[in-house]
Amino acid sequence: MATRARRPERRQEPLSRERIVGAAVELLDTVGEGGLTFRALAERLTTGPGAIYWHVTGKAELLAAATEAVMATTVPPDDADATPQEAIRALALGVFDAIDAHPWVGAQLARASWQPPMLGVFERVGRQVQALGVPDRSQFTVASTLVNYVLGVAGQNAVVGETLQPDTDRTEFLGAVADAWAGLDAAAYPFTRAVAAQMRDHDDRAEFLAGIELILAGITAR
Amino acid sequence: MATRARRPERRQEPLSRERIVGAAVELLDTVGEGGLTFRALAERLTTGPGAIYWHVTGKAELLAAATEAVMATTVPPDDADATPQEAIRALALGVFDAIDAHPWVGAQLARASWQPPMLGVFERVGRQVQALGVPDRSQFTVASTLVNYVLGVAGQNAVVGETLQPDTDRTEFLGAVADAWAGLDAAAYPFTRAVAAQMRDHDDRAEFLAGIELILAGITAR
DNA sequence: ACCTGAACACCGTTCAAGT
DNA sequence: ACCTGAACACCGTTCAAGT
Repeated sequence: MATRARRPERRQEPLSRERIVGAAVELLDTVGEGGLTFRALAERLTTGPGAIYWHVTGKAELLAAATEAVMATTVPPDDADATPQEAIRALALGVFDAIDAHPWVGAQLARASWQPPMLGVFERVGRQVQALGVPDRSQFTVASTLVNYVLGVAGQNAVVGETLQPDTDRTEFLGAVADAWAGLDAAAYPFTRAVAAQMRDHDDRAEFLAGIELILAGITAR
Repeated sequence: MATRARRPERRQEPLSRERIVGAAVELLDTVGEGGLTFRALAERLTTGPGAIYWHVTGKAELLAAATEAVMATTVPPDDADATPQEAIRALALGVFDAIDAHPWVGAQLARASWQPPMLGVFERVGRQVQALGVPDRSQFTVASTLVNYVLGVAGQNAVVGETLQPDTDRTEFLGAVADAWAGLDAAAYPFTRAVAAQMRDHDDRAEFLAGIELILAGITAR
């Protein structure tokens, strides 16, 4: 039919920054950071690599935009009724959930810690540190410690995410780590061997939160 | 003279893993992680890129070996007379000094945290955590928190080191960060603006240690 | 056993040329 | 204004060929 030929199920939405970033997130989630390529991305968008550069300055901006998109939908805003401790916990867990769902976000946050998403986290953590009554002179140190801890976990998550096949089971992976640790030389690694068992059934998220709790305890103890 | 021609000031020491790793460290220190290239390395060793592969399996192993070399000479062994707290401080500062002198080490430690150098740090931290009397169930969490904090700082140091021109002055850089922060939107970033001044004359190493101290306080407070 | 260096299969990015 | 895709200047890695 002629009508059909004239309107062929929307051949191609026009390229836009939004569509590019969305496709980048999908690519990053499915094939990892190593799989995000201008050629692969162009193919997915049925265009040439050069077209992408009209909307985005380069790979760095693309990764930054993809990270911002994920962070905006995953990290919750402040709850006015929360205590400072609760607010810090909620914020940290929000970041954790983002990097847990998208390991490549962890690497990017660590890489661009002075850019909007992570700078915003620093700002929000800092305000709660103020609310906690930490003296002015120590506020920077305390906020930095919390953020550095979060960034450390973020980086580790990214490593695991990149190492892991996208389809590998998490408990299977933890089991493999536990086995490797249990097989270490007893004389050189007594501690690591001893905690290997705990590695097997351990909850990343709870473990992460326990670290936040430990730092919060240090703040109160000051 | 004939004697001179026969012994031309040692034309070329034979290639060896040791020489390769040494040249890699030099290259990493002078031109950064982006400058470590098999071609550049081969040129420095006056050979072809293929020759390096006879002694080293690939770039990953090369970076690991370079990191191990630096860590071995910079991180001090345990002092039997030290208290657990002192031992943790000394160890953490040892890692800090390594990444401070060689920012690329920070990135590599974060990337290969389960390999010898960082696994050894985890083991040693863990033993001190045991000595501190932390109950079995919490030892893994506490050691992980300390190590994750160290890795977070390591990653940040690597970012700064990569961003910084090798000849830029550190105080100059800190001043630039402070200026940038002071120029942020007052409504959106009150905290960051407030601490910008502290950024200007701040001691990375002391700041890092203060974070360790904060976590140690949290352990004692438990 | 060890080294050489051309070649392969990729990258990110640019840019003349098109619409 | 926006898109195309060939081309450029790189990578890490391999491998036949040499010594």
